[in-house]
This record gives sequence, C-alpha cells and structure tokens, in this order.
Amino acid sequence: MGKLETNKQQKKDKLYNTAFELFITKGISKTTISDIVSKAGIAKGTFYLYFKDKYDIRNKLVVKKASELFLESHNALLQTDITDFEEQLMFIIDYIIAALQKNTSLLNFIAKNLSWGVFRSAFNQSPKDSDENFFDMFYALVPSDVISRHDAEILLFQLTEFIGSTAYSTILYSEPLSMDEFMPHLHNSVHALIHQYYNR
Amino acid sequence: MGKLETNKQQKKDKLYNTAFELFITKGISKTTISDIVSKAGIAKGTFYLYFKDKYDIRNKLVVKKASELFLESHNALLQTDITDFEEQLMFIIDYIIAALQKNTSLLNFIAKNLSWGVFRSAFNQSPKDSDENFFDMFYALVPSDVISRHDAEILLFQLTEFIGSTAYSTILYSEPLSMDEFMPHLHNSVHALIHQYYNR
Amino acid sequence: MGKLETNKQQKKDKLYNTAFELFITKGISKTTISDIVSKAGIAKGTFYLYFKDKYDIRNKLVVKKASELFLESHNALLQTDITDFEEQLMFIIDYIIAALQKNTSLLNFIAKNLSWGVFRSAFNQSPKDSDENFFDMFYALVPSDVISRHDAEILLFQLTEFIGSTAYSTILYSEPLSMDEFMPHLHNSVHALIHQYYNR
Amino acid sequence: MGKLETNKQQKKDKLYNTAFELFITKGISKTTISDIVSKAGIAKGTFYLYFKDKYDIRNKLVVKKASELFLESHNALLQTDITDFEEQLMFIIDYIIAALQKNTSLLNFIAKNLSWGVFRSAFNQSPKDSDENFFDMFYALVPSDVISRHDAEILLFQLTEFIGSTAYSTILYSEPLSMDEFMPHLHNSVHALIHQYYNR
DNA sequence: TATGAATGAGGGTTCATTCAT
DNA sequence: CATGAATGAACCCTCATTCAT
Repeated sequence: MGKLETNKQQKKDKLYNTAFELFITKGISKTTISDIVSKAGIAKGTFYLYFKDKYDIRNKLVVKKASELFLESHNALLQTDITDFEEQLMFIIDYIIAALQKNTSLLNFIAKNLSWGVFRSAFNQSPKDSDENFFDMFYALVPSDVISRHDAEILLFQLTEFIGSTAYSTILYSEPLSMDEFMPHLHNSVHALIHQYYNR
Repeated sequence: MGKLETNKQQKKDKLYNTAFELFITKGISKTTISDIVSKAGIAKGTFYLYFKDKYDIRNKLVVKKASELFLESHNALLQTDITDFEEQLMFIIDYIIAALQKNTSLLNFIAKNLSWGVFRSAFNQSPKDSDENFFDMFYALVPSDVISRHDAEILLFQLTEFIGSTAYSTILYSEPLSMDEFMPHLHNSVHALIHQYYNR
Repeated sequence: MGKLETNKQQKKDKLYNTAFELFITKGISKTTISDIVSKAGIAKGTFYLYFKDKYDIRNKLVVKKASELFLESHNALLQTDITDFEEQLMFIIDYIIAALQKNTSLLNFIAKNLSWGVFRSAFNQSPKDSDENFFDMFYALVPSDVISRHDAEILLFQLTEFIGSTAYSTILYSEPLSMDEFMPHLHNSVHALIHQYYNR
Repeated sequence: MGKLETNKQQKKDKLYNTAFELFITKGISKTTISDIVSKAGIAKGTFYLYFKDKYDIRNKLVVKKASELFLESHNALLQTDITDFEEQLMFIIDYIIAALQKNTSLLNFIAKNLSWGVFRSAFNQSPKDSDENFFDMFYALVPSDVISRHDAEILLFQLTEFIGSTAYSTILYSEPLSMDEFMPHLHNSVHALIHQYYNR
C-alpha cells in the first residue's frame, strides 16, 4: 500500500471516528458535517470525497459498530469452554447486553438506526471488510441436526429484534422495568423462542 | 361549547389531520411547519398557539394513531364470541397486523416514532382523551388467576416490542422474509412467550 | 394602501435598487444574494419572499430598466414639435443612444440580458405596471396608412435588434469603430430599413 | 512532430471536443471543469496545462466554431457559379442560417458568447490557425470599385450584428415571428443595408 | 385569537485550483 | 508532462420562530 493510499485510509478512518463520537454525543440530527470535519481537522470537501452525505456515513457506522460488537462477543465466547448451543447463545446475549449497559450511547446509536435490511445488505456488500462474517459465525453455532439453516435464519431475526427492542427500552429508559429486573424474563423468553425450533 | 370554542377545536383537528397526511407522505423531517399550515389553510403563527413545535404534534399524533388502532381492534374483538385469552390476543394481533399491512404508511409512522415510554406516559397524561384505556382493556382480558397483573405488564411489553419490530421489517421490507411467510412463526412465538407465564 | 402594504413595496424597491447597483458595478455573476441583502440592509430570507433567485430579479430589472428608458425617450419626444414619423423615430433613437453613451453600465446590463422574448412577455404579463405601454406608444407613432400594424411589429423588431447589437459593440468597445464614427451609418441604415415598408 | 507532441495535441483536441459537447448540452455555467475532464478521461490538473480556466476554453471554442461555419459557407460558395457580389452574400447568409437552423445548439452557443471584439482579435492573434482568413475572404468578394475597403468593414459589421441578433430570436424562440416568416424581410433588409454603399 | 411578513443563523454542497507524487 | 486527492472559500437556500398588526 503506497503512502498515498495509506493517507486516504487515514482520512477516512478519522472521519469515521470523529463522526461516531459526535453522533453519540450530540445526536445525529444535531451533528452537522461542519462539526465532523472541523473536529477531524479535515477540509469539508474531503468529506464528500468519501461519503455521499451524513446518512451515508451513519449507515456505514451503524453496521460497523454492530458488527464489531457481535464479533467481539464471539471472540469472548471462544475463550470459554462452553459447547452447548443454548448456553453459547446465552453467553453472547449476556455479553452484548452487558456491553450495551456499559455503553448506552452505543445502544442508542445502534438501536435507532440499525434495521435488519441495512445490517444484512452491509454484510453482503462488503464481505472483505471483515474476514469473519457474523452470520456465518451464528450459523456455525446452531446444531444443524436439530435446527435447519432456514429456521436458524428466522430464529436469529426474531432474537435480534426481540432483544434489540426490549433492551432499548429497559436499558435506556427503564420502561416499563429496568434491565436488571427484566433479565430473568429475557432469559426465559429467549429459551422459549429457541425451543420452538427443536424437534420440529 | 361555544362557537368560538368549536372553531378552536376545528383548527386543531385540521392541523392534526394535515400534519399526519404530510408526515406519512413526505416523511417527518421533510415536512415543514410551512407545509402543514399552508396545506391546512391556517396562518403560521396559529400553529404555535396549539403546538410547541413539529415534534410536539408528532408525538401527540403517534400516540393518537396507535391508540385508535388498538381500540379499533378491541372493538372488533367485542363483535366476536371469542372468550379464551390466547385466542383473544391472537385475534387482536392478527387484526392489527392486517391493518398495518393495508396501511404501511401508518406502520412506518408508528414504528419509527413510538416508544414504550411515549406510549405509556401519553396514557397517563391525558386519560380523558379516550374514555377507554388500552392498558385497562388488555389487563381486563388477562385471566388474573393464572397470570398476575405484574407479569401481565411485562408480557404486554415483550409482545408489543416483539411484534412491533418484526412487523416493521417483514411488512415494509420483507426482510429477512415476508410477513406472510413469517406469520406462522409469529404465532408460535407469541404462544411461546405467553406460555411462560402460565402455571408459574 | 396600509402601512404593511407600503412597507412591503419599500422592501421590494430597495432590493431592486440595490441589486441593479451591484449588477452594473460588479457584474451579475460576481454579485451574490448575500451582497444584495447585506447592502440593502434586509434579511436574506426576505429576498426569497419576493424573488425566486438571482436570475428572477435580473430579468425583472432588465425589463424595468429598458422600459423606463423607452418611456423616458417618449416623454422627451412629447416636449418637441416633431410630427414626421421618421423624424420622431430618429429622435427616439438618438435620445436612447445618447443615454446609453452616458450610462454604459446600463447599456452593458440591458444588452447582455434583454432578449425580445423576455421583453415582450414582460409587457404582456404585467400591463398594469405602466399605464403607458411601450409597444402601444410605438405603434401609435407609425403612420398606419403607409405601414401596416403587422409590418410595424417586424420593423420594430429589426430596428431594436440592429441598434441594440451595434450600439453594444461600438459604445462599449469601439469595435470595429466608435459610436461617433458609426452614427451617420446608423442613421442611413435605419432609414434604409424603414423605407422598405413604405409604398409596398 | 514527435509522438509526444502528437499526444499533447490529442489531449487538447479531446478537451476541446468534450467541452464543446458539454457547453451546448448543459450550458456553460452548468458545465464544470470536473465534468469536462472526467468525460474526456483526462486528469483534472492536465486541464490547467492547456487552458487558463473555463472561459479561456470557451472563448477559443466560440471563435473556432464560428470560423469553421464561415469558411464552410465560403467553400460551398466556391462550388457554385455565382459571381455577383450581392448574390454571393445572399448565398452565404442563407447557407449560414440554414446551418444554424439545423444546429440550434450551435446558434445558442455562438450567439451568447461571440462578440465582434472577441471575433476580430481572435483572427489577429492567431492567423496561423486557419490559412484562410474570414475577413480576407469577405473583402475579396466585395467589388472594390463601388464599395471602399473601409465601408466594406462597416457593412460587414452591420450585417453580422443584424443577422446574428435577429436569427437568434427568430430561430430559437420564434419571437416575434419564425425564421421562415422572417426570411423575406431579412433578405430585403440585407439588400437595403448593402445598397446604401453603392454609388456613394 | 389570528395573522403572515420578516428574520438570519446555519445547513448542505459545489468546484476551481493547487501541489506532492 | 501527468496525475487526482485535498482543499476551503463561497454560495444558495431553508425554515423555525417572532412580533407588530
């Protein structure tokens, strides 16, 4: 990679980092492109060299951050000896929830802007960005003898939506109850959702 | 109610209706207050006599529309002979999903802007707006001998979030599958979520 | 006319005057709307209340200024005893050329931006703006027994284009000769153009 | 001319052709240097090696295109047997008008940007560009025994301006009449303008 | 109450020009 | 000679909000 190439990537990364910081601090609508570039120490025109507009960088950031979180949880799982699928899944869920509880800005950012469509298309569009793919990771965990690949996909969808939306409300607003209070219910519900797909 | 009083309410209603129409047509951020008042045939300053800003009218509208939908489904239920709790719940869910499938603009509007907190507080703030309260309606259905009031609330929360977020993705974007394909899974999952709270 | 109405017209006039001043001083493309409003002491948004954009005010100004000049020449004609059509026409031409020689900025402004289409449509659009219409003024001068109304219109078109384009080059750039040198040729040519339409 | 030299000329020509195409398609002010170079497949910086700015290439193009048209008409004249000056002139005028009617973009481009000064100076600056000069061509046609060289120049000026400005309005906008309707008037007027200079 | 003209900060975006490679 | 990433001044325009009428 040439010096010029490196410089380009550095500029892009700087914009990503600065934009994320401002998005979670001030909110997206209150963050202007002027804010981003001036904080990043980059010229305004340069922004438009890499991103179409504010929502372009937001979409890319949302997927980036969500993926990072998932893969981080998977890496943590690999450090353990857990082999049972449900236990593995619970580990990941607990890991992610704990991370979001510690980083409510991130939760706010991801939850408000991540849709399944964005998420999915992002993985398909640029598989080179991460040598490990979150979907593959999940499907590899699922015991294929009891849950079909097709069902696994639908299950993943339901779990993601269910956990995402309830976590948003409980963690950020403690509405209608706090995440700590909700936790046992969440665990039970996740088990209930999974068990449908066993022994079908 | 005097003539002047009536005139005031008419103005307010006109603003509500016009704003809703524009919100679902052009989207909220693309709708300006100028758009609303000019389409409503009302002076710009008058808007500020009734609403604080665009987000004030949006919040009120979201709750209004969501409540109308819930109560409409309940009224439909009353026309039936269904007495079993789970069947009643399924009827309401199917009714609401069918309505949202027919009116995707409404789904988009509600899903993007309705949070549990807004919803809940709205009911508490102005119980007079609807002589029937959605929460009371729901709790009345729940068989109190098998599910406690406290659990009922948590269950309602989970169902609302689960159905809301999966319906959004499947109806509007058919991602990762269409609502028609998802329907049996949805039914099973709802049953699974409910059954946890039986015979505890 | 109420106070508010008067205030509106004052603002509009102020914008007209300031824009014209800047257009002829700095040129149109170098004049920004910011320049106009800041010099006029009016808020930027107010500009857009009265004009669509820079080119809207330019078009209106061009017609305004050209009309004023024509009508001014006609008023001057009325102060004389000249009765012969050709002499009257020559008087008007000489008057206008003299005015443009004294005010080369005006010549530059009008010549670069006035097209027959703009001119004509402007008169038809808002005939109320001037109780006297330049076209009617011209046609009234033409001796209708020797030149038909239809021919008069074509003649006026040719004279306007011929004088306009040659005056532009000779007055502003003395190319290929100065207006003073060109004057006798211009007179002869105008007579030649007119005489075609006599005794047809 | 070495290979490198040829490559340079090719780049320049490519820029000329691309710029012209964009100028007549999108208009000059809407055409950016980015547009030109990206369409030409040449680097942005390279543009500045050959031209000062957008207006530099425009001026050169306008003269180039106008000259081509004039010389083309002269070449067509040489294919005929016409010997009489007025007939020759009419042939050229008709030829040019026909060409502009077929190519209104060219008319628009030339008329809006060609001034006598630009035209004249261009011929004097770079006579090498065309081995035949339009001015010389015209003066050679004029019968020098009846019209002096000095008068010929003034006549050419008047004809050019007269025809140019009336053609613009009639061809492009049919205002106040179409070119077809105007044609006989144009012919008569041209004759009238020429005859002044006979037998002086 | 109701009006709507006036405001003006600040947003997004463009694009001619430069200069290190 | 050729490149094209980077620049950043400059611009247009929107629109929520106010306030005299």
